[in-house]
Amino acid sequence: MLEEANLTVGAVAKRCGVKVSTLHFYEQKGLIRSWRNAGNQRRYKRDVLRRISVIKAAQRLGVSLEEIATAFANLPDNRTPDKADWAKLSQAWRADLDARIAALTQLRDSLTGCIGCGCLSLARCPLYNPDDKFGEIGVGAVKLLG
Amino acid sequence: MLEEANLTVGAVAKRCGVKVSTLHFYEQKGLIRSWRNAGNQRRYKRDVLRRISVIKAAQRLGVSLEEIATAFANLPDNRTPDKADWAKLSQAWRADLDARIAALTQLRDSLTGCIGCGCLSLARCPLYNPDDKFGEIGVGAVKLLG
DNA sequence: CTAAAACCTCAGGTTAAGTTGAGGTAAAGC
DNA sequence: GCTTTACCTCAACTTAACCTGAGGTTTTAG
Repeated sequence: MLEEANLTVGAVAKRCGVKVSTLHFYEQKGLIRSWRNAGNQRRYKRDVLRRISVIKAAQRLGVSLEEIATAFANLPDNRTPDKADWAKLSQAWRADLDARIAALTQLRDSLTGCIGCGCLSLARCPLYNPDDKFGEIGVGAVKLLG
Repeated sequence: MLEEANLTVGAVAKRCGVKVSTLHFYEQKGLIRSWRNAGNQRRYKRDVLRRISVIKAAQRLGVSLEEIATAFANLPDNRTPDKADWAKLSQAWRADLDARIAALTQLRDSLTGCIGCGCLSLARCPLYNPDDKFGEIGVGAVKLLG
């Protein structure tokens, strides 16, 4: 607990497989935190590693950094987050992830049918859908933890 | 067939629910084509509507415009694409879409377990995974149509 | 025939999520 | 003690997928 209780940017970057500039960037966005040593260099608590892995996992789920920041805002400020804290976070994402998978599946199921068959007609086709009710549940547009 | 055989940008934009600037942009990217009337204004064949709806559908699947352009390159140049042409296209996307859904599902299934339980340890956890073999099948990074 | 609506081009702006580089300081290895 | 890494800040650049506005022309409606 003594020897690696605080990490340098370089160490964190290496262990997480991200660039130092990414850590600067995340810090600027309020996603991670650090303190400075005597020479003004960043030092991190080990729990930054978990934060970063959660960020990366969430990004793979299609969650934006802004939404991640919002979710992180519910983590305790004064103590290191524990299992229950993280569990709450992942449960919130899981629900929306379920919705996203459902939407993608539905889209997949109409894909070959609609594009392939020629049904893309103005009113009926779920893919064509010019008024774009579908757009709201699109892959890129999904709001998580909204 | 005479009265609406060629459409103006405004008409296409309205019918597809996109802005005129988007059509300019798509044309510039080679995704759609037009010819000009005497006064240098764009005119479109009706099959542009299908192209645009396919673009929008593909985008909802997470396909980038560049990949869509690549796929469109296989459409016939001299004639209006028919059902078989579109079917080929949608089949290619469907396969990758299946893969994407599978990846998302797998991620979902480890989400609550991994983030919540505290297992995010350096080597074992599929979410943590610092060397990021997972990254290659991530939501944003998925390569479609090779 | 005229005025409004629609179109044209081209340059520059926007957002997300970072990356790159310049110019300078701190820490570590030998 | 010196030299090589590692770090610092800040500004500017990058990519994707558009959007906005300026300045000017064409079409259309009355």
